[in-house]
Amino acid sequence: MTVTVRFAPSPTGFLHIGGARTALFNWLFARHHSGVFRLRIEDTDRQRSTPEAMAAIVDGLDWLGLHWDGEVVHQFANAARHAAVAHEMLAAGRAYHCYMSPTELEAMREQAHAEKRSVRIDSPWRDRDPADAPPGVDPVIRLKAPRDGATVIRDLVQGEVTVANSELDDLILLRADGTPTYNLSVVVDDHDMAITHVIRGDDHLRNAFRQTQIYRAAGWDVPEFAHIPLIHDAAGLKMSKRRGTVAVGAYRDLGYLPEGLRNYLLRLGWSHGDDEIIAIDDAVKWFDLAHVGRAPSRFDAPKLNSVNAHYIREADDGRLVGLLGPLLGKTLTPGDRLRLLRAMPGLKPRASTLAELAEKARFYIADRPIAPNDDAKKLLTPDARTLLGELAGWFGEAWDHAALEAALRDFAAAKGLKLGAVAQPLRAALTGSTASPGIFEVMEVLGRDECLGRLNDAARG
RNA sequence: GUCCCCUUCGUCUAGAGGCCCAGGACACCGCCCUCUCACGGCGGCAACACCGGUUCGAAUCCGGUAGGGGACGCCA
Repeated sequence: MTVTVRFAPSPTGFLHIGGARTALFNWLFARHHSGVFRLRIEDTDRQRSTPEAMAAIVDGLDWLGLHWDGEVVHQFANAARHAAVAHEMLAAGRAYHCYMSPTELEAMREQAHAEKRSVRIDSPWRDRDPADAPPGVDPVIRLKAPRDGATVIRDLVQGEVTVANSELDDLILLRADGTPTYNLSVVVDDHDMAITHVIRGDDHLRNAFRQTQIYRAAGWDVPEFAHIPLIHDAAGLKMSKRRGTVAVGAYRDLGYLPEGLRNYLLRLGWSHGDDEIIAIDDAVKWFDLAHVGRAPSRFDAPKLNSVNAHYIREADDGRLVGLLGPLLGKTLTPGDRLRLLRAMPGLKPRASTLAELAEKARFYIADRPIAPNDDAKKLLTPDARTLLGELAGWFGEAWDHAALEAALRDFAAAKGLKLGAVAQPLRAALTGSTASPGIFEVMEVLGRDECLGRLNDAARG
């Protein structure tokens, strides 16, 4: 049987970082087994589902390079089919109409709480004659779940998990308005889509038990389950948009590379020995559920930065320049692009995000006179400015690294100064900062005219 | 509260009874390289939650305790 998995987000927000990892694991699992990875949008909540959220999910997956197979399934479109399954169960005596009122339900929940038991709805309609039905009440359809024994799940990540059936109540399959509930829809769609492995966050573990009961009532095979632990935030709680950044789109905007985020997410909860930097092809080759940990892991921004920094260093210079455009807030001229391209090898190892890369690149394409930062201003003392004025006249026509270094060393020697004592003011004048790529490289990229111009600007103060 | 799950350096993790007085990565701290800042190299700090048991031998198996998390909707 072809391994078939799915990613099934509800389009009620943006693509969540946890959802992205779930999608990644599903995608890797499918690719590893030469299987099928499908996307299903769980849009049965008509109130909360929005086209914007739907687009954000598609964009996020696309950006991460997690492409799905076949058409996107919109769950709501299958509502009639879901309802039909519920009615079949009703006809087969595996489900029943329940006429309980909201007040009755509330009372039952409160009672359970007061008796310190888990909340379990015991509907009197399970075995009652439907002829007793109160007039004018639209009933829901409940599953006639087993009362005795236990339901066992052999989870590919969590191991064997058992829950007593007395803890599981008769869940609602069809609402009073005739629409299917989540658990029913998921089971029917997973069955119809021939899903073989359900890989999802372990906040769904409990649903797996209820879904297992639905599968059995429908007479269908139960797929394999793999519940992966959630990603926690710095506070040790399930990541939420109330605390911290969770939208994948936000990480893109912050300047993370898709391969950086992907690699980081992969290592969060899964491992392959001591490997840290894992190319996507190797990830596909190596991925397995056996090495997914069972404990939740904490999202650590510094580590993400470090992984991302690695991928920035590896990235193609031209691609990086293209990515920088929007972050620089300036329309790049062909000259700007060329300069940035030449500067990129020296810039790359100094940034862990594209935003940082843009900050460090800015001086290269700044218009004269450039604005020095506070530290640079401190270096540009009257003495230093005089020195820089002299230096401007010292350089010859040759403008390559070797010639520039020779000239500067000669100049320093002539002045009885150490190289650093000249290089730092020079750096301040040329870059407006006290930290930059190597000064000769900066000069080469900037070119003779621009350098001399900036030097004279600084000399004048 | 009830049910379920989890517990190795600050964080991510390796580890499937002897290879582990526990290895790697990030972060942090030194040193080297050096025109600054990075990159890189070298070194350092730092963990098997606790208590019992099984075993010749336990981070690895079992039990308990403590702590943490998740789920408890006619939401998904």
